[in-house]
Amino acid sequence: MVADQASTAIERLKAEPIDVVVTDLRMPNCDGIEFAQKVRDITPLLPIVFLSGFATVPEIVEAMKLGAVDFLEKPVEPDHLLGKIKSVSTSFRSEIALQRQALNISETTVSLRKRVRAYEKYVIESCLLQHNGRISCVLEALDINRRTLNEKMNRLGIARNPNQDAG
Amino acid sequence: MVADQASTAIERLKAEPIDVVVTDLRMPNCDGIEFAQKVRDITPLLPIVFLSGFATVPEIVEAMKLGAVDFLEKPVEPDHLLGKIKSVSTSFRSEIALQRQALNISETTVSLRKRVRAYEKYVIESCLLQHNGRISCVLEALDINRRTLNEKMNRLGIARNPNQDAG
DNA sequence: GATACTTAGGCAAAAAATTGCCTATTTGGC
DNA sequence: GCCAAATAGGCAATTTTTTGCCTAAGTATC
Repeated sequence: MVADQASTAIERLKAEPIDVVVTDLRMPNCDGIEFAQKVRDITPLLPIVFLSGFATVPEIVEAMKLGAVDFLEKPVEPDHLLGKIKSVSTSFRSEIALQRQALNISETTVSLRKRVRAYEKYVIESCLLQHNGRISCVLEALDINRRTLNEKMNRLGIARNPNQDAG
Repeated sequence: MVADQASTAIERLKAEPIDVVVTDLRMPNCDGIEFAQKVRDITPLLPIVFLSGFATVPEIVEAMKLGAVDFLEKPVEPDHLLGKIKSVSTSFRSEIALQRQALNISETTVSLRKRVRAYEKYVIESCLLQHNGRISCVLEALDINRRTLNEKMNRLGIARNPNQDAG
C-alpha cells in the first residue's frame, strides 16, 4: 500500500492490518517524526523504517526512540529496501502473534510459566511452518535434541502437520 | 566514577552498581559500539549515553539499537550533560527497545534454549521495570514462587535495581 | 533499640526436563 | 518384498529446575 499523504496513511493504518511503515524523514506536508508518533499512537509495535538523505543526529535519535527498526540513507537501492521490508515484516508477524498470545491470556494474571510456554510453542510452530513440517530442519534450526523436541511437542500440544506443500 | 579505559570500565561495571554509562563513540583503544555491546552483556538495561562529534548514520542507528538512551553531539555543555545524566538515571527506559531486544533474536538462527531464556529474561525485566523493582509485585504479577524467581534472576543474570524512583 | 516488612540464599527433597539407547512405524524407491 | 530415511516413543540415567524450610541482612517505623 502506498499513501502519498501522511493523513491518508494514518487513516488506512486504522482500517487495515499493515506489516511495516516506510517513511521519509522529511516530507512536504508533514514531519516524518510527527508522522511516526501518530503511527505509534495507533500501533505501538509496528515497525517503521525511515529513509533520509539529510538527517541530523537528533532526528535520528528521536526516530530510533520512537522504535524505528532501521534508518536507511538515501539513495536506497530498491533491492536493499525490499529485503529490509521483507525481513522486518516477517519478524513483526512474530511479534504480533506473540502479542496476541499475550493478550489472550492477559485477562487474568499471566503467569511467567504460561507466557514462556506460549512463546516456546510459538517458536516451534513457526519454525515448523517455515520448514514445511520437516522435523529434521527444525531440529537443526533450533539446535535441539530430537527427543527433546518430541517431548516438547507432546507437552505443548503441537500438532504434526504431515506436510504442507512443496512450494 | 570515571574510567579512562574501556576494560577498566567493564571491570568496574561488574564490581559496582552503576546508574548510567556515558561513552564516546570513538575512543583511542576501543570502538564505542563494541564497548556498549560489552556493557549490554553485563547489564541489559543500563542506560548508555553516547557522545560524538562525527557519527555516521549507521553508527547512530547501531548505538540506538543497543539501547542507547541518547546521543549527544560534541561539543557538549557540561550542564546539559549533567542534566541528561540526571534525567536518564532516574527515568526513561524505552519499553519498545526492550521488547525489540528480546524479540530481535528471531532474525538469525538461535537455539530454542537461548530464545526462551531471552524471552524469560525480558518478561521478568520488564515486569520488574513496570513495578519499580518491587520484587513482591513481580511475584504476584507473574504468579511465581519467590525462590523460583530468585533462582531465575541469578541464572539469567538479572540485576536487582534497588529502586528507580518514587515517581 | 525493638519490631515489622522485604528480600536473599543455603540446603535438600521433589518434580520436571533432557537425552542416549533401542525399537517400531511409515513412506518411498528398487 | 527389502532397504533406507524419517519420525515416534518406551525406558532409564542424568541434569536442571522448582520449592519448602530455615536463617540472615537491610530498611523503615515506632
